[in-house]
Amino acid sequence: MTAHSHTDQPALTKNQSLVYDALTDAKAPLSAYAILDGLREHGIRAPLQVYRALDKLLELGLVHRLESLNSFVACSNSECGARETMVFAICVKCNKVSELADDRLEAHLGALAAADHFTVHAATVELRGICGQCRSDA
Amino acid sequence: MTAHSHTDQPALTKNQSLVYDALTDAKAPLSAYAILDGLREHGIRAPLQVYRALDKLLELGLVHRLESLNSFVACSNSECGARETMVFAICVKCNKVSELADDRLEAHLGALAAADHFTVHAATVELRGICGQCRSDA
DNA sequence: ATTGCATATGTTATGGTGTTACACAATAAA
DNA sequence: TTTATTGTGTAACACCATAACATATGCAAT
Repeated sequence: MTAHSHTDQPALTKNQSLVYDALTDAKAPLSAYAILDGLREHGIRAPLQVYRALDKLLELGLVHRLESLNSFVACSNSECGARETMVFAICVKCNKVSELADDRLEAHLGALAAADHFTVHAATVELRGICGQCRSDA
Repeated sequence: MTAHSHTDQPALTKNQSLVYDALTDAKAPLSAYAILDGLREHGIRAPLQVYRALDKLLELGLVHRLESLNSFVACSNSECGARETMVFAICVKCNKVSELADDRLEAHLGALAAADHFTVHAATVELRGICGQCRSDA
């Protein structure tokens, strides 16, 4: 496993910037097609333009994919670059996502897997529940 | 959160049994459409027949969905019914999946979320890596 | 400057995943 | 036996993602 870092980024291309800005402006995860719809007036016309930009942004660690939603979020945790495994807490009420870091979780998962003779390369950890704000409102 | 139990099951209907048997016979996760293709000669003709059976089997806890693969597996861990959070270790080489249980993981994730004032209802934990058998073979 | 290469872009078409809407059948309960 | 619930069948559709091919752009190394 190799921790990436998104310090010292290469400049983003036009399409990459459009997609990245769409995600950073959004208050919740966006699907590729939602991004597409939001960028039509900026000249983005086809899914592939979005998916290619997303591929690059994922590779740079600027964006994460939420498997359980088939959607994408801009990275919001400065510690992300230093860790392998991030946890995404997805509020089922307001759809906001918190990106949580924990030093021990990766070790915990690694040990659990090792007991089954399994070597972990990557982990997907997505929590569904209620965020603090929505709990207060209720 | 409510732990389910799949002891004392209601009898499965024909379509539910067909889908469940397809998954228990498979050595790796199957997509809904792969199940569909495998059951055409048994009279299953449309995606919805598969998805409806899967919905019921998921509700009964007999089957799990792997979000990162858009696929489904038969439950293979007897402790599953007693726990909220299972871990799926997916071998990228042979595609086999181990379903792992760990008492402390749920608490660990709950505490991590609670520090962010988030209340967990459900968790998706999927590991990608190499299983013991494939590691030995290499 | 020109060649060569890697990367990014644009477009069309296609394939994989999942649901909506509607009609009908089987089962179980009152 | 009426009613309610659950399961089934079919068609059409919507959403997610990639393949194939052509073109363009940036950046070396000569």
